[in-house]
Amino acid sequence: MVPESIRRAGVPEATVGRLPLYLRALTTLHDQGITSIASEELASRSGVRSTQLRKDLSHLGSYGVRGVGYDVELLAAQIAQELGLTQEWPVVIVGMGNLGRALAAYGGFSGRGFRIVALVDDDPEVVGTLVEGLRVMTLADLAAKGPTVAIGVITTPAPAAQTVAQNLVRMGVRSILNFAPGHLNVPDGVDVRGVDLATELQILAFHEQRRLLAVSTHDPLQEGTDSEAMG
Amino acid sequence: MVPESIRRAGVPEATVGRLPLYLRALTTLHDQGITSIASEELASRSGVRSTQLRKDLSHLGSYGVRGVGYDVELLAAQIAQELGLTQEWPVVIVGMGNLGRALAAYGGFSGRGFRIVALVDDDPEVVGTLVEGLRVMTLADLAAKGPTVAIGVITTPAPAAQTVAQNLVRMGVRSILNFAPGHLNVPDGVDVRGVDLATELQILAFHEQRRLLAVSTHDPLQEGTDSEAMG
DNA sequence: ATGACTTTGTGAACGCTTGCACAAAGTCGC
DNA sequence: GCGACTTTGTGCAAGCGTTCACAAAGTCAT
Repeated sequence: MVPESIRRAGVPEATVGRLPLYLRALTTLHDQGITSIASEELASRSGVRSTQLRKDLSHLGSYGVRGVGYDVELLAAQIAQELGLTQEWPVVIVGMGNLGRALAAYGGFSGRGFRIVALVDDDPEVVGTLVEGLRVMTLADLAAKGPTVAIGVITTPAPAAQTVAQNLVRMGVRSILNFAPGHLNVPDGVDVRGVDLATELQILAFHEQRRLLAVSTHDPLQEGTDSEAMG
Repeated sequence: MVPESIRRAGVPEATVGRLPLYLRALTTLHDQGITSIASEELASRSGVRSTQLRKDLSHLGSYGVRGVGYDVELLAAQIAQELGLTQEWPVVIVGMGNLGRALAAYGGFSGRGFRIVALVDDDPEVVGTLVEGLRVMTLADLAAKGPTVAIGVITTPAPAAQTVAQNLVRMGVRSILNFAPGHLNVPDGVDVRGVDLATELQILAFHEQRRLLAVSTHDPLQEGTDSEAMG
C-alpha cells in the first residue's frame, strides 16, 4: 500500500475528471438497494472501460475484493472523501440572468457537498430582491459584509466576467466556474473551469460536418491512411 | 501544402476542442478593428502557448505569413469553415425547465452557425405555449410534423434523458448536447457531449481541498504568496 | 481442504498531446 | 538589392493517458 501523502499527490487529472462520474453511478446503485458491484458493471454504467475504472480506483487505494467487486457504500464514501465532499463548500453565483436564476433554482447543490450562500448582481433593479430565498447583493456587499465563499460561479455577460473574476480572487476565491464565453486571466494558484455552450456546439458541428462529408465524398484515402482500428 | 482530404482527416481531437477558443478570440479582435495578429498574442488571448496554437493551425493548412502573423478575418473564416459554421445547424432544445428556457433565450445561437428551430416538452401545461417566439411541441410532434434537426440539446431531468436521447436518435439526430447528469447510452456513430454542473463543481472541490491540505501540512511552496499580480 | 472460477490490481506497451529547438520564409530599413 | 530581424511551420523528444495481458487474491461448490 502506498503512503497517503504520495497517493494523494499522484491522482492524475484525467482520473479526477472521472471520479464524479463513478460517484454518481454509485449513488444511483445505492438508491436501488444494490450493495456490491463489479468493475465491469460499474464501468458500463459510467461509460468507461473496466480497465480504466480499475486503474483510476487504484490511484486512491485498494477498496475492492477480488472475486467479488466493490462495496457500493464504501467506495462511494472513499470517492466522496477524495473529492472533498465530506464538507459543504460555500458557493456564490454572480450574475442573476436567466442562467444564474436557473442555477440558483437547481436543487443539485445542497446535500451533495455544495451550498449556495450568496447571489450577486450589479443591476439596481435586481439587488435587494429575493431569489430562491436569498437576497441578491452586489460584489461590494459580498466583500464587505457577505459570507465567505470558496467557489465562485460566474454567469454574467462576457464583458463583465474578467472584472468579476478579479474581484472574486481579491476576496480570496480560488476556484471559479465560468459560464461566460471567453478566457479568464487569473493569477497562479486560482483554478478556473469554463463551461461554454458555444464551444460544445461547435465541436459537435465539426463532427457532424465530418460525418456528412465522409458520406458524400466516399474518400478511400481515409480508410488507408487513418488508423482504422475500431471495433 | 497538404491535400485537403488528408488534412481534414488528420485534425486531432484536442485541436478541435481549441478551435472554438481561437475563433472567439479572432472575432473579438475583428470587432476591435484589428486586422493582423501574431501567434504569440493570439495564444495569450486564448489561454494557450503559442507553439500549441501554431501546431493546431498547421493541421488546417498554412494561413500565416512569416514575419507578420495571421490575417484576422481570413483565419477566422478558415476556422469557421473547418468547424462547419458556414451553414446554420438546426437545433432542438428538449426540456423547457429553467435551464431550457435560459438556453432558448440565450442569443448566442443565431448568426453563429446554429438556429433553434424547435422547443420540446412533455408537460401538457407547457406544450402549445410560446417560448421565445417558438411554439413548444412534444417529441411525437417533432418526429411527425416538426422540422428536421441536426443537433439535440437535452435539458430534461435526469430520469427522462435516456428516453429522450433514444427518441432523438430514432429521428436521425446524431449530435447530442446533454445537460442532464449521468451517462447516455447511444448507438455507435452518435456523438454525445455532456455538460454537467455537479461534475465541474466536484473537480473544483478536489483541487480546493488539495490546496487546503497542502497549506495545513506545512508546504513551504504555498506560504506567504499573496498573489497580487494580474493583467 | 481443495480445485475451479471470478475479479481485482498493475507492469508494460502503445498512442496521443505537448513543448522544444530550429530551419524556412517572409518583412523592413537603408 | 541586401542584410538584419521577425515570425511561422515542423521534426523530434518528453510526458501523459489508455489499453492490454496477466499474476495475485479472493469466493464457492464439493
